Amino acid sequence: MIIRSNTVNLLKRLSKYIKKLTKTKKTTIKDIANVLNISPAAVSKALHDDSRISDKTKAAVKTVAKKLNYQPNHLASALRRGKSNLVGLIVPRTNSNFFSSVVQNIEEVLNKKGYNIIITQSNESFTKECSNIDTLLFTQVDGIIASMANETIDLDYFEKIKSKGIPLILFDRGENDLNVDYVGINDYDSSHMIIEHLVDQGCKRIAHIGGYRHTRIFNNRVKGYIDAINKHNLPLEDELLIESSLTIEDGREKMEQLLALENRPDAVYVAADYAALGALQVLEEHQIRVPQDIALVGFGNEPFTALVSPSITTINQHSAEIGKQAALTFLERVKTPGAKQTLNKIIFEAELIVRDSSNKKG
Amino acid sequence: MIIRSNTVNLLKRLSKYIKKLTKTKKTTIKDIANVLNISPAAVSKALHDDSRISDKTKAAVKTVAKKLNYQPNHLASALRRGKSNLVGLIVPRTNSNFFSSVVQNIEEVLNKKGYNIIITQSNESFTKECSNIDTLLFTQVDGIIASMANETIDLDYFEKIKSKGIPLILFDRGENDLNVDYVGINDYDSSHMIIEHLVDQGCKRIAHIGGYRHTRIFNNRVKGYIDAINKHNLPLEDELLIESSLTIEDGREKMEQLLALENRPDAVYVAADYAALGALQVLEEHQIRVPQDIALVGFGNEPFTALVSPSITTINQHSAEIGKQAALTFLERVKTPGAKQTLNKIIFEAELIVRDSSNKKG
DNA sequence: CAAATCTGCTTAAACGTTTAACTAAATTTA
DNA sequence: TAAATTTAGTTAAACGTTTAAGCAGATTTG
Repeated sequence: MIIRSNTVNLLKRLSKYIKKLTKTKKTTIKDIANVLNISPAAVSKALHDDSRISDKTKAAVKTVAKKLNYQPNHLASALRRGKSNLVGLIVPRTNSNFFSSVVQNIEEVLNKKGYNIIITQSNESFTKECSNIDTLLFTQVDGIIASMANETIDLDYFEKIKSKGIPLILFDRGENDLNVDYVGINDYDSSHMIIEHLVDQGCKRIAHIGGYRHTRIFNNRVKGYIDAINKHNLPLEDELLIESSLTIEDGREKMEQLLALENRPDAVYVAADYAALGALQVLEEHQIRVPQDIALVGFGNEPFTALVSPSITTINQHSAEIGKQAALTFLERVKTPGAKQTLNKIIFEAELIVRDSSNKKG
Repeated sequence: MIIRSNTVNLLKRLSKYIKKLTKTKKTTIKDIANVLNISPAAVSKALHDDSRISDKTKAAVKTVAKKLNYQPNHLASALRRGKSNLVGLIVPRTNSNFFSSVVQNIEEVLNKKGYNIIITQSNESFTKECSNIDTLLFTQVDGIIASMANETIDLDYFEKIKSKGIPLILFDRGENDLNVDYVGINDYDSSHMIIEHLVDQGCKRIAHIGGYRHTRIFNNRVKGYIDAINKHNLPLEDELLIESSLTIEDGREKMEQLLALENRPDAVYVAADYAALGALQVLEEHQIRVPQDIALVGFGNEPFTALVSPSITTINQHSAEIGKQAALTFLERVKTPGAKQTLNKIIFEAELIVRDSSNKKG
């Protein structure tokens, strides 16, 4: 009968509390403690499956927690433990397939480990990037995973992250100078693969519309282009190597520039798909056959590259793997909080996807 | 000389603290208070420009704060004030131009008011959407702005947000049944505009590849289609009205289906741009002239619609305005926390962008 | 069978801010 | 010039958790 009367008592206390709670706000650990006549500390431990709490108490705590619709206060726990379980993300933009896929995979991996992510966009602007960093630090994130804006040259703001002692992981657009983890693809080799392929298709005069060389990945693509051109004893001329911002409009403009040359190229390798699309439009407008007259290769495997006609040959950047690896690298870093960050590169080999825009052999 | 010696003292205390801080972690309000020999409360008030703190003290606090590189602990302040200054976003995906633009504009408006946003993606999955809601509630967001997944029919999880008493604002994909704020465009009218335009181009047999009708916006587009067709005394036939998931593949499939008809349509209105692109591919493959043989209209004004050839006529959804308005609506709601949420629709008129795929008059 | 160990809790402090309530001194008002 | 008000702070509690330290009582060990 003792058990029976205990149960009755519990029910009474419970209903009393439920009434009270409808008037007030949220259930806290204290409420559960009061219902069960134990200390809040015991409740906290029970909820975390601490070994020093009996199974009976654990079970009781959990059922009461459910009954009272208890939701842990994330802020309080984060404050006490000194970590927020939030990871900040900074990407140039989210409406590119590459970045959104990276983000999705980072999210997937981190969610499983109890982390949530805050996504911010820099829109390729240095100023916005800086304010994003401030925002994330202010929000007490446990780490930051970032891909730099095109504009970014000054790295003081990223140093700020490092100096706070929270992990910083860079992907795609990164800087060795920062001495932090980096995840990306081999841009240098990718250029080689592209040139190799174009040579294989019989192209003899290959132009490159590249990105700004102060951004390492674009510089690496340019270096790969130069070395591969030299390797094959093809003409390496200033007029064939163009630096640009790689927007669609820029792709159009630079393509017009190439078409205006006395000695036109028979292939153009554009360092980003959107710019390649702009270039393709211009080629069509000039009724130049692609790939017969001029072959075209892009970079990034944006979905539309498979959809336009002719479909565009491009490089698959393994966004999913990059995202996963960036997340895993972060998880590795938070394991040993005090540790000094060191340069640690993880490089995936890219994959060339040959499509109609460069496939002369059909 | 008193001032002089005070300054000297301050400097001493400051340097002492700076030394200490290099060893320990972050500057807190207490550190600043110690340096200046005032109470932490005074520091807090000074930093918030409380009128009961002298200008002199305010200035002193602010300079010391800067010197010590003070960053307010967002968690502590959020815990104390009972709000996190975080707003949760749930979108089906971020790699569509519409959603990323909405997100960007929400961010812009809210950042100015001191809010940060947490973006989550549902990937059109109901399960993921539910877990996103849990995540956001767990993170103690001050409000949620969401666009529903295609799959979502059961609204219990959204009711959960409401029952927590935090503002919920829906945009684009919403449900009247929830009785919350909604921001979107007039889908019904948009269909009318499209049919009007096609009729104007001389089309007489217009098909519609629509979305799932349980999603209100797609249902509204279908209803608009039906009413407009009737209004113009055009044939309204089952075989011309197709329900689909509106992916590219689905667009291809349904277009094939339409082409297999004995009595083919002379125009197709597809309720999403990606599906319209799939349809366009199929038309090209069948060497059907667009718009001469069959005119095509999409929905959403994705960037590629202007870039493919023929460029695709589509509907501009005013993503920027929708984002801004959603954010402003949230800000309005948090002003009066206890207030019951009510149905409050803000509807923008959409804009038809006529391009080559439907322009027979050239 | 006394000492050591284990079990299952409790106590109390801490995380860094904010804020209601108080106070002492300075200033204004009647 | 005494009373009232203003100024510029201080004090202490609170937000909801977590956790180190402590402590009875039960069990094991030598």
